[in-house]
Amino acid sequence: MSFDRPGRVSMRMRQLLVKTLREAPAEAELASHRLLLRAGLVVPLAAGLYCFTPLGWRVIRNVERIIREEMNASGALEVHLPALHPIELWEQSGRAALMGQTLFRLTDRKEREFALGPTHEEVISYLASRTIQSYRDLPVTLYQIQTKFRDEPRPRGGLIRLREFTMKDAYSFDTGWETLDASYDAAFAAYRRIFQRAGVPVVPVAADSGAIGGKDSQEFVFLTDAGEDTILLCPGCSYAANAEKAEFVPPPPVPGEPAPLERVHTPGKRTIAEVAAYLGVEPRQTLKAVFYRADGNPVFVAIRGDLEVNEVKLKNALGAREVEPMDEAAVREYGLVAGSASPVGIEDIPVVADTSAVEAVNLVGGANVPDHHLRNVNYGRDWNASLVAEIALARAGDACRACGTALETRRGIEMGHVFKLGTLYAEKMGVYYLDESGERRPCVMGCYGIGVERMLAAIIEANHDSDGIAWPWEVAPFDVHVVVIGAGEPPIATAVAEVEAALSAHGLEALIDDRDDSPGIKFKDADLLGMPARLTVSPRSLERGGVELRFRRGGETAVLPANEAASAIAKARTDTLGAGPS
RNA sequence: CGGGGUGUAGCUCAGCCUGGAAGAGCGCUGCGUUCGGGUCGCAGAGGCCACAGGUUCAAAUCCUGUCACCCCGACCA
Repeated sequence: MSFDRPGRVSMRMRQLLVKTLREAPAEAELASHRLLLRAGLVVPLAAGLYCFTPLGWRVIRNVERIIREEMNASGALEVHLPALHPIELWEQSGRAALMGQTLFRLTDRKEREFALGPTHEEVISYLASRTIQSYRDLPVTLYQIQTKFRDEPRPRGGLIRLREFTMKDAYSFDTGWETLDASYDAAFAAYRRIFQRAGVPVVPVAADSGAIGGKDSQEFVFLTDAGEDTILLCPGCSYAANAEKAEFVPPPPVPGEPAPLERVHTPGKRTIAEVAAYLGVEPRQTLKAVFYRADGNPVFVAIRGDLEVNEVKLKNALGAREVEPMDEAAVREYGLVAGSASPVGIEDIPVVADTSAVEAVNLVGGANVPDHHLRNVNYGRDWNASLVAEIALARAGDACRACGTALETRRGIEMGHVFKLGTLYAEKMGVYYLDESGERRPCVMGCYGIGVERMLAAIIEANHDSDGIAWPWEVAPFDVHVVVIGAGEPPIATAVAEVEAALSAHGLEALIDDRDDSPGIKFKDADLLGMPARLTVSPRSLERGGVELRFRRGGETAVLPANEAASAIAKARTDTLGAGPS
């Protein structure tokens, strides 16, 4: 029936080093992490490093196959770049310092410095600069599936955050922003198909474009409580953004006419909640002071008391590379009165104000004197800021900027990222082309990434039950799990050979459990390992005229002749896949 | 980097408080048994009790330090 999958064969379980565990190691908490270990797909080596077993690697290869097919279908060209990078490339782009300790560094025998690539914008730019010369070469999208190295401060969640991992990274090169939109849209569409085929439900969300600059940036997020990112979703207009990027309207201020400034004694009251309660006002009627360092320089941030600072928005507003909370020693050094600080009278340190603090009237703020606060603090009259910007963190219940509906928050895992880079890298790394008029111009770039191992984790998170994994067809290590009961008896051996031939003829691959174990163990392992279809060959099934067919996701069991069973599996597979690869 | 937790057999864990011969279940090997949802029996193999130092006649156990791993946070192109 389906002969489009050449070279597919069955494998014997006892030769495949499939070692399932009845219990998962105690440290594994996520369902995907536990099942990866229990099913024997991976073996941990060190924090953020995993070995893949033959079974686990087959899934990885399937995910990569889907990615290749869809990237190729979108017109992208596969390349391969070194993982070992001369450090000069990273200094040229300025990211050697930006990446900080995340960058793995090493030195060769001649004392030349290298980095293990955490990503490949620099190297792809190098390749592009040597190959792209004319507008006639554009547009072009290059991609690779390659190992990345990142010295993460905290690897976590099994395959969710690794220190060495595989990424499909793609980079588009265009003559201008208009055609970049087309390249970006093509990558976006390919990503949708990839995640759909792999069985990972994702939502595209607006993301921060970070210090690199650039324009649009979207993440494909798999919504799950196991996620490490916070996503804001609008039930009204389907606006979706991650917490760093999310735009919103904070609760309105309490209206009023400016009243005279008044100093009050607030003994021992330091937090917003304490001060507000003591003075009988709402938190949104207070002014909160937070101290940061931006690229080493002190920054005084003023924001309404009921809101929190979004450090990414603050960083972007300042145009800073790095923003971090000021440590206590520095707070003392600058003479700031933690607990009673306010921008009133602050002169030595630049003040950044959130719009919320500027628009509200008669706020309660610190007096910059211990145990004292000020009533009726008003912007413009009592204090000023060197920069006013929206730097507040969106929270559940805040109003959607677009439609006013209350936003909801969910946790999610970033599965992929598409990003309009612009000309920044092209200029720094020298990726230029000659346009029709012979003028030298920088390429407009986009970049697009998917984490392969993370896909495996997400596939399991999204496709499992209490018995184990339930692989989607396209990524399953095998199509069929053949449970052999009573192996060793000649009629059974004959039947198994018949089943193998029938499956092979239908282009199906099978994992044949030929182990000398009890039926109970085999059925439990079949559920745990999660192949989409299961065939049982036993004396009982032969008596009933064939082999027993059952699908992992439930449904009725049926006893059929081997050939009909194989045919039914092939049909189920095709029906589920629909039109198949695009 | 801050907070919390855990390191004893391949896995899950007991033993530590109160120092005195290293244990159980699962898994693994062999023999037998059983054969449709983690059979049963017998016999085995397997441990530098994370590492280092200290206290003690004696340390898995008490003390100090280090390392590793996990969780929360910070961080995360």
